Amino acid sequence: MTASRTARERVRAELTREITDIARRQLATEGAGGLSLRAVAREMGMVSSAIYRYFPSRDDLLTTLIIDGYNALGEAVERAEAACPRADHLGRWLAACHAVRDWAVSHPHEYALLYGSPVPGYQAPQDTIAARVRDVAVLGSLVSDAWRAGAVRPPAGLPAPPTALEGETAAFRELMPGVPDETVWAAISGWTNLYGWVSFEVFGQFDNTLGDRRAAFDHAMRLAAVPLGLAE
Amino acid sequence: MTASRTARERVRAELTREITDIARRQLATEGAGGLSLRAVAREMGMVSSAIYRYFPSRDDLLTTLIIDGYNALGEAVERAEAACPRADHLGRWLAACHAVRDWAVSHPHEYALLYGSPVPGYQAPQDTIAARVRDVAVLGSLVSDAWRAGAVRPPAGLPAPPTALEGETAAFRELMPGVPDETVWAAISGWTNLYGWVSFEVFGQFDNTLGDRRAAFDHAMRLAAVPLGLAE
DNA sequence: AGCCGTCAAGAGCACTGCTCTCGTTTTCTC
DNA sequence: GAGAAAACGAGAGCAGTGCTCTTGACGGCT
Repeated sequence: MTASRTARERVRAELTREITDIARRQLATEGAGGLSLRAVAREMGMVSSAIYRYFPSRDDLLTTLIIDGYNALGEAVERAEAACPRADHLGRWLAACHAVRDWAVSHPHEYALLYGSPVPGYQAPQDTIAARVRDVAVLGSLVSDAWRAGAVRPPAGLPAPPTALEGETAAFRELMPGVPDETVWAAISGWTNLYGWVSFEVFGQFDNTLGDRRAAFDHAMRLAAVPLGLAE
Repeated sequence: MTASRTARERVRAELTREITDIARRQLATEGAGGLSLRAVAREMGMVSSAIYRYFPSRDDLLTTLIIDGYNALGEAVERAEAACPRADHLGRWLAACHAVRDWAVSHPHEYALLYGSPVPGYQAPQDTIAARVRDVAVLGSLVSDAWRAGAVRPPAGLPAPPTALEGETAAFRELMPGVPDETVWAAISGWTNLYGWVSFEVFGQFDNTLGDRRAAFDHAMRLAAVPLGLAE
């Protein structure tokens, strides 16, 4: 029964996939703003209006590219972190960090779509939020594991979170259950440090100033793990 | 002599300024990609081609907006930091951080222009690099002062920079002369942490997760000062 | 066999950055 | 002060964009 019906759906799914593939390639060469439906259609030998049978608007195409990007990044981070010994929490942290950086460096425009300035006029729909937490969820679980294993030993003299921040960690603690506030804040700080570094590198802030970025990043992420107290 | 010659130049300077003002306002409402020369011309009661007498291309207009942005941000940071007692290095660090954040939050689109994903097809000319270091120069001099005052006391157990990074700090040390490598790296880490946090907040990564962002930011920047060893 | 939904095609709208030309006005030079 | 030169605003026009609407053909269903 579905054989005949699938005939149509199969070619539709195939064309949809071809559109996103071409769009992703176009994204890689032209950047987010240079993504043109007409150019995609031209490359497919279609007329531009036909694209709208598959994606009702340019923003919808962008949305699926964004979701795909979050999933690709999240998967890369998950895989890299999963390959580490469970007890080596610092190693897991570094592996996750390097996975983020490696993916971002090799997919700069897609990374810009996820973590750069929001595309003007584009509002990310709710569909994206499920995929967007995959990478940070990895970080959260590794911190949570480290805490449970007693491997979180922050240095002395670390400032304590002020009382004004009481209860502010609720949204983040879901990703690292059982972890006390000061460690949650340290994890957030490490998180922003990681993406701040990667964004600087991808967006060209280190041009002409840093040579061996990989080594510098590695050291920076080891420093970022210090307030977190991730001893090896 | 210049009275007559200035007649034209004065109206030219005035119109140029009016164009950038309108463009900046348009930037604030529409975002970088929505900046339209025709819309600016329309708002000025000019015909679109007349704008090209003042800015040879859209990118040139963007460039002056970027330079103005760097200068505005740099000035805000300079002023905030200069208002602190010279010996209070942690206070100077926090003041500079808050100045960056305050400016970014109140000028989100301009901040996106400076520290977000690069505008597709736009290549920042050399003119911008002079203005772009003003903010980070403040951070550098503050760290340099702290070092000279003996106020840099990093916690024990801080990882030392690997030998692979020997000499990589040259470009940064110009901003903080006399500072040893490990402190330079800690400063870079604080720098990326600062802008990572601000970018996350401005670009909406904290939406629905953080309430009191100012307090959270303050605590994050205190944490970021720990590997740097900025005791008060 | 007939029907209805899906599809590609094409024309068209409003918009963009940018170029070129054409008079006009202002400035500089002799 | 008269004439040359430069600067200027207006307008038309080109190529491109996202998106809408209509038209006609094809395929799967009852």
